[in-house]
Amino acid sequence: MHINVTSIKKHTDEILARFNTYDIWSINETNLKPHQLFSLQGFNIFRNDRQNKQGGGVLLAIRKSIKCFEILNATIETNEAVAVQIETSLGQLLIATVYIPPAGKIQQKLFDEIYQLNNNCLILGDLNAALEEKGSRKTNAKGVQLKQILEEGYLQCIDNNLTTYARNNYEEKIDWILATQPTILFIDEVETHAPLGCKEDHKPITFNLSMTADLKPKSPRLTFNFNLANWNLYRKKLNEYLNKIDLKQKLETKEHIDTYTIALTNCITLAMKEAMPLANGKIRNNNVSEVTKKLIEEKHKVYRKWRKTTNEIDKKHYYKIRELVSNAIRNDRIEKLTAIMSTLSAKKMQSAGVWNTVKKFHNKRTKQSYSGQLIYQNTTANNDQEKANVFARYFENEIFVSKPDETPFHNQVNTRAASIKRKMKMETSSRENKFSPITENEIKCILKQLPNSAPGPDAIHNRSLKNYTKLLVIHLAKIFNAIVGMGHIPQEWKKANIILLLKPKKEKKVPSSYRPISLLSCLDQRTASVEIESTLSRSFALKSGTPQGSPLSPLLYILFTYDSMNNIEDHTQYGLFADDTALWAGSNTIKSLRRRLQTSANEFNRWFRSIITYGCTILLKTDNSIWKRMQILQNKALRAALGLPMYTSTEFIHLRTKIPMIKNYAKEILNKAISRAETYQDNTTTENLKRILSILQSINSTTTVTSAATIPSTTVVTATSTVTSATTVVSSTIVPTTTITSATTVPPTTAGPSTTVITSTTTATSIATATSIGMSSEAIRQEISLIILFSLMILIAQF
DNA sequence: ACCTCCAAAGGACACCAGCG
DNA sequence: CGCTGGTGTCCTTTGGAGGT
Repeated sequence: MHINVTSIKKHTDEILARFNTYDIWSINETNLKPHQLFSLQGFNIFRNDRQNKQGGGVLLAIRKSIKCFEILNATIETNEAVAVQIETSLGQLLIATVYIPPAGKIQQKLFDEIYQLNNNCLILGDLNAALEEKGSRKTNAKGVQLKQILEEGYLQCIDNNLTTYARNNYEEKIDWILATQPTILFIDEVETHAPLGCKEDHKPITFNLSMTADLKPKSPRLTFNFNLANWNLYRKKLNEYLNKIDLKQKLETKEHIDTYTIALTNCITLAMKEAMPLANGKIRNNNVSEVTKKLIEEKHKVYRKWRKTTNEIDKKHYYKIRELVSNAIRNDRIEKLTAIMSTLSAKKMQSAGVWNTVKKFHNKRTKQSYSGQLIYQNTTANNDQEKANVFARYFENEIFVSKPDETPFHNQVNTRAASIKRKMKMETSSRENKFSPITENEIKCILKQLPNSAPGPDAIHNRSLKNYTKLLVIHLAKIFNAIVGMGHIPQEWKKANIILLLKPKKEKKVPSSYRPISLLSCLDQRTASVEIESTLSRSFALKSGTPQGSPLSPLLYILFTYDSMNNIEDHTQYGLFADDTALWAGSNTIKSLRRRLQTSANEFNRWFRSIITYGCTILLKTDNSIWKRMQILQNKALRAALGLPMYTSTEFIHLRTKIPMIKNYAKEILNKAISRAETYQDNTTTENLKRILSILQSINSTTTVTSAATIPSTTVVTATSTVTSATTVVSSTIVPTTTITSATTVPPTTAGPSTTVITSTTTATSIATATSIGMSSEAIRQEISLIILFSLMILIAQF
């Protein structure tokens, strides 16, 4: 199918509804910007967006089941093109989409290049060329160029007189289907349809290419349609299979455990296969209702009738129904949105469903499959299998490696650990089994709590474990106890599949741009395979890294940060959760409270690095309005913390608290960093930092606080004395932004113990992530406004 | 503790230019 | 003639600061 859409975002729903039966879509004038994400359910997208200008852009959408590979993505002068190669029953075929704007000229070399890449090709595109002898009404300049290309002989065009463009009474054939010799004979049923929406413009062209394309291999993981599962049947079948395993069989060797696990896995898999249908991977188009689909069909019918009769009544009928269709699609969209919104408000905001919905709209992480080349260490991988193996090599060599540990106490620790191990071995051999056996109730309890996450290589989904039977639990208890007793984990459980997520804004060609996510069952001497588009790589050993969701990860983090609280005295309490840290203390007098917190914070500060070192690079690039907002926030928070009234001048606050204005603070930090870089003679860093500084200075300072207000002296004096405790702590440890959000002091007027809490909130993490991902300034701006919003919410909550 | 003023921010809308 | 993005205008809301 080929069409010039003029903004694909507006018409996605209609295209999906009308042309879902077609496997390959060539779309011109997508109007997509490079930073915009676009995905179509069930399709791989290959796009070439127009840079630095409006309009334009081409896109090829190819059904996900078809094996395909992008080999050209080029813009020559104004000509935009994307070419993808597919394997067919008649050998390789290159499919290209080309857009030539009305103002541009056809670049012959683009067509030559396509032909050079593969001399069996199919080119679809809005060439804006009219050539009378091939079915157009007239011939224009680009038509002459097209004629020259056709005269060279290698490309031919579909010769019919169907017009592809209509506006008012003007009709012309300006979209073309070009193909090389054998391929063109396989094209039939060429048809044009009513334009999208209500406008008069390009018509969709559909045709049938009578050859079969090679399909991608099926996913190595079995995917079931759990919605249609018959769980009763599953439990019945599971018990039938499990009964075949002898419960009295003793598990005495490692081999026994391995075979027993495989047998159990097989039972579950077989039962699942019988009790639930496999997910068929069919495209569900939920965006358009059945009524609308009927209307769309009607639109087709009426359109054809009008083209045949060309009478006024049919025309009016067609006009009316096309308006109905676009209204219906719009209403469907609104309905869907309101439905989503109503489920959101009905649910608890902490539930996973809410966040899934948010993610859907946020679509920063939508799957972007990439079918181009992958380059690693001078080798280029072209197909999925090669790519998967390249990733395997990359992860094995660079990511999951264990580097020799050369820290001072490493050897001592090692010998100590070894002696403990020896001792334990002796004890276990003498006293049978130290561990109390795992009971069936414990297993039931764990099984019930399993989340519905993706299965590992054994293809056993947690859903099927949650629907356990008593017999299964007995078997599981037996094998778990055997595992604990023998200290051997079945080989099958050590395998992992790694799927890849492309880090935003990174070069797709380089393996390091991808974040590996392992789908695994266990740990300890694991092996893994990389999965790309259903193709598995060779398996390789994982030597480092902790599994997602494993209790080990937080444990290791705790070990890592354990000493951060070592030097903090007893009077200060602290809480550590994942990457969040909080300190708090209580006291009768403000003075001692201040001292206590200050010393604790200083100790922590020694350990902790200032967030600004993570965040400055992005903060400094934001525009003035963000700085202003941050300044306002800082002022506000300081007032809140100090218990000062609204009319206190900001200058005065900063003067008394000795907290610099946020931007000045940033500059100060930056200058420090520059001087440090200079002492280390790191020229590139120095240059970068200086550039940032100049950007910062170019933003004119608007927060001009002029007159210091006269403030009732008594209040201020008491207030400042208390406040400096919170504020000095804050400024020394964490960036003003974060501290502000959370530093609160109970006003001195309140009798009894007052408490000060400092927390490094999520702001720190968000800023840190923002830098590491390297988002665009636009995204950062949004992110920062979100952070600020969040901080404000905290502030409000504290009031 | 409250009022008032000013400026900035932000939303709704119209309009225009550029692209096709 | 449609779509997009930018600009400008009008209006309301909000924030900051001064004043009583």
